[in-house]
Amino acid sequence: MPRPRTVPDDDLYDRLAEVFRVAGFEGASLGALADGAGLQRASLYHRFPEGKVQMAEAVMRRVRERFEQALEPMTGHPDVAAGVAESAGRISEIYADGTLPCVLDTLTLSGAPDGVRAGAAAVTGAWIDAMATAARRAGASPEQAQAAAEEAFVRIEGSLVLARLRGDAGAFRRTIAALPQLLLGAEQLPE
Amino acid sequence: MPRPRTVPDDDLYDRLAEVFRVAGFEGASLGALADGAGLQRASLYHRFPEGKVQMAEAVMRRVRERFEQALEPMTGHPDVAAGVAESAGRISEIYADGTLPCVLDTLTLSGAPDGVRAGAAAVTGAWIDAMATAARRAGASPEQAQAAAEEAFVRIEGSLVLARLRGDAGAFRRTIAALPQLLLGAEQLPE
DNA sequence: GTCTATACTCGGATAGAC
DNA sequence: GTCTATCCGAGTATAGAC
Repeated sequence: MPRPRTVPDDDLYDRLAEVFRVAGFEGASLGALADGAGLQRASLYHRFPEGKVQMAEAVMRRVRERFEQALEPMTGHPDVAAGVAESAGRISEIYADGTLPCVLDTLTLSGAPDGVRAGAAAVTGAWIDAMATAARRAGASPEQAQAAAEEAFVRIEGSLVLARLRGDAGAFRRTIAALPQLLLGAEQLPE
Repeated sequence: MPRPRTVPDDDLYDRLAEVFRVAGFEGASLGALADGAGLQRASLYHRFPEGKVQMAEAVMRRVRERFEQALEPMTGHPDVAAGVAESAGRISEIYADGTLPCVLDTLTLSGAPDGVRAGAAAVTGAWIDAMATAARRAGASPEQAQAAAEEAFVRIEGSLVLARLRGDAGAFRRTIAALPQLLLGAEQLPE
């Protein structure tokens, strides 16, 4: 029977994600990752024998999991509007109300291993698909729903960049607040 | 009389920007910067005695200059619509039609010196101001113009992230194509 | 499973020849 | 102004004790 880990896997992945998301792959040093995890560097290598690449891949899998949890109400809640509102709130939490950069953006810059890039692309696809599903449930055509979902993704990512550049998360908060209107009013958009 | 430089300053800054924008500040190694510039590392230190920080600051000043040139038609062209269309094309060129990340995004991650962050904030402000000016010239109220300009910025930055994640610049191209409608039709948007 | 100690590589920066 | 050669610290990774 294995000895209990002092830091559970999911917590560890979340802590590492905090470092990767603000620093990118190459910018995240082992020292910074160890500090963030609350472990020594050598202890990280025990958990991730393949080193930083494996850490980033684990982080990306955990990110996908967190998004799946955040997006579940959007596709599963019986009341679509309530589900979208609930998911919008959970997405806002992931980004600490707009004060943290998106790991999909920052962890895919130069130096990122292919596996991490592929993982980020998969999260992006799953996220957009979930938003498109919500738009469809609200009555949009497949094309309208896909367009609205992509626009929502674009606005969230863009407003996070603006928030960081300005040191003011207002743009992000407005985007989150507008999410229900954007997805649920999709059938009113021109194709 | 100083000996002519083999690489003119502006060209050098542009080449360094190519490296910084895909790698971020910490991710851009001196070796990569030297390769991109076509110089040895020591030669870079002759141009930039204060090292990488000074390089990034020079790059940011050059970026501002390039945006000012790109945005000039938007504020200065007698025909606003023609000016916005021309500027949209020049912006698209800066991003190589959506295939290159935004240096404002990537060069402001963790590790970026304060001077670089301030420079990026200044470029952001100037860019949004120019777009707001165009919207005002087309008849929008100050509030409508500001909102439309911020939305345009958000969509450009967000679509660049999506383009990179997908390996498909379609979203960016659509955003650029929609820029005139977004800015010139601003008076039709709700506040 | 985590730690201290250590080997080794790479990145940032400088000296001095041409 | 650019180059080769070099120093030094930081970063990645491993060995082995507890």
